[in-house]
Amino acid sequence: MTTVSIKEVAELAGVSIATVSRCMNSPDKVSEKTRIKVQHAILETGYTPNTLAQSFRRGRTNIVMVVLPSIGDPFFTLVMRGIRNAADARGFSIIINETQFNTITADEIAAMVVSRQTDGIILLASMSPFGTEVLSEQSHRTLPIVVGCETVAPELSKFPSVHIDNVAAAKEATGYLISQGHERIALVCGSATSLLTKDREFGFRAAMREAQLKIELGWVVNGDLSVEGAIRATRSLLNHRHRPSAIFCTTDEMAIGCLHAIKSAGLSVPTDISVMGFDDTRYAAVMDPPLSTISQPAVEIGERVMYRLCREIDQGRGAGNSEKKPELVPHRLIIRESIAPPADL
Amino acid sequence: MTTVSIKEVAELAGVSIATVSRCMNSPDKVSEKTRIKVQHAILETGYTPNTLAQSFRRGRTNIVMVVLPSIGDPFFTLVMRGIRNAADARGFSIIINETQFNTITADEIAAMVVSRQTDGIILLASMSPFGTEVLSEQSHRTLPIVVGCETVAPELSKFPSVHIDNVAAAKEATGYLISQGHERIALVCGSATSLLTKDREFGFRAAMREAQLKIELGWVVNGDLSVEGAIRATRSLLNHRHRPSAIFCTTDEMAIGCLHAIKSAGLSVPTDISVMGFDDTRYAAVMDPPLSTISQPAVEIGERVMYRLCREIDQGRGAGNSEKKPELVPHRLIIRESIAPPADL
DNA sequence: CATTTTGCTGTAAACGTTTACATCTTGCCC
DNA sequence: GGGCAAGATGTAAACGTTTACAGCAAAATG
Repeated sequence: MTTVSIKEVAELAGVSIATVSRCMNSPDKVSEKTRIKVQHAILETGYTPNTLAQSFRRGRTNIVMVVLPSIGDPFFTLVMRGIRNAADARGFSIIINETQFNTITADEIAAMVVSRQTDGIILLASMSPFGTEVLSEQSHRTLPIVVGCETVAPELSKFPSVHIDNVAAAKEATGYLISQGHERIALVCGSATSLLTKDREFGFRAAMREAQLKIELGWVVNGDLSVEGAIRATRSLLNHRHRPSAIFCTTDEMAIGCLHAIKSAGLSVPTDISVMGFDDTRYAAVMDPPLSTISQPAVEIGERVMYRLCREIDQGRGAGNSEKKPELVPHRLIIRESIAPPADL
Repeated sequence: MTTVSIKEVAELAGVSIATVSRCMNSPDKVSEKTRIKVQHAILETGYTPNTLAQSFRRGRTNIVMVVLPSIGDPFFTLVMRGIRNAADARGFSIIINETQFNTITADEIAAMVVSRQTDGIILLASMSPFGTEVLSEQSHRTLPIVVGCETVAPELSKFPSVHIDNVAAAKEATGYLISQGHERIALVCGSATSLLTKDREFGFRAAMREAQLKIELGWVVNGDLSVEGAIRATRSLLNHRHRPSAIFCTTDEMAIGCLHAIKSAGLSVPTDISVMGFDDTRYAAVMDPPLSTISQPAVEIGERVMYRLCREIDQGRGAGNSEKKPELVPHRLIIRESIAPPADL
């Protein structure tokens, strides 16, 4: 049963292949009569257009690539859900490219751009700023790119982006800890090269500075975004000669590791140490104790990023005239039981 | 800067396009001299082959589709990692299709098959047996399909598969609970239409039967595979007039919800109720208490499934002569602190 | 040296679409 | 009825590769 092409439909219907093609793509350009004739022929032959040929001819694959650190992180899972929602609605498929916490290089992106397998790229992972620079020159002319979750310095980047105000959110989270009476607050965050990490760290430091609280050396621990990394980071904090009374983890995933490390050291949360997370993933509320955190509209971010990318794609590759201002979405502080005033108060 | 095609390379190198093509695909068929000439021309022009045209011409996209219930489940994340490892090694990209816990229909698969965007399909999600039947006739002739994680009745299915012995594993897990003295054991499992769920339920029932233990009505709770579903299921068990002394959850994801529901009802694990998980995801060990579970070689399953699919693809679409016997991989019972002898012992 | 073999290269067809352009039909207007 | 517009359809080129086949030169063989 060899695959049936447009030609056979044309023959059966007694028309030219052009007419068949028109029936599918612009039915208004073909007469009622022949249209139903062709319709029947299509049904009879069981014809379906060869997507490969279409992609080739149209120069469009209807595939977009999403680059992210880890699909395992429940937060990104949610963003992906949003992306997928929007993609489905627009008939796009998605290829996922996991960086496994490495910052992605311009070369790697360029390689994706060059292999024309995709119509556009969504960047949820950090690129080195240098990378961004190079890319914006080379590639954005040829392939639409939209950044999500990450803050991108607007003057640096020529890419549209969708994200929360990470600096403000981190400041708010830290501020809440301070408002509960904490003065010795540590930060467990991701790789120092990540812009997202930098922003949240910046917000943390700003809040501490404004409250005139000191950040001891070793209280800011850069790890990766994994549970295990957070366990190691927390252990080092517990052994610190100035043990913090609260730990702010810049992702819930890390907060899970943090909780575990504290509890398995025989301490209790929040009695001995308070823990703040970030992202409000589906595990946050079922942790023991339930995790205070910053909620991001993850699904919405995904949807908006994808729709934004669709706009870029539709208006022609790298038209460059689109609005590059970041789309900001709101975050929300969620108070649960993982935070209490410090014991020494 | 319009994209450069093979033609321009040919002109610059002073050869025909056929020669350029041969340089890239079968360099041994072209003389040393012209090869370096062409190499230079390629570098100079910055030529990269148009993947779309290649796919079209070769009838090969080097894309495979993975169908799974949920990328959010940490177990599938691991399987995906394995799949991706193997795919990267073989130059394949991956399109993910999430079913959101619904069983997938034959029609949906057929649609994927028909749109020739992919070279093959990996099924990690349950299909209705009927679907499998239909598919094997229609589609497997045209597009390679490999099943992972799921047990497939070998006489029913014409697809190769890679998975653990789910019946034996569930039996073993239940057996361990029994060996600890438990006699009132409940099961929290996924949708009743899922083969995987059925197998594990079957193993559970077999172990109970062999130990001559009674399964009260309402002790087997079918939900979805989500945390929330497990919370609801567990609550119903806690309110059961014969409250079980142990709960076996057929995935860790559900065990997380189960733990939460028990603890937030004011009971303690394992003192009041023991909990057994399944999958040994990265959260299992950091739960409170750490979760006893069945470990599957998830990454390996992914890799083997993908390699299997590569074999199918390479030997020509649906050659049909390939070995269809399921590849069994070993599982392992992991004992942690979530299980203790029942209080009434 | 004639013949065959070998190795390399070019020619051109093919893959299945889409689409600009040409052609043809029909009906309409003056 | 001649001319023309509008609408429907067909013709053929184009997209960028791969590859069967032909051709040709050089090397090997007798």
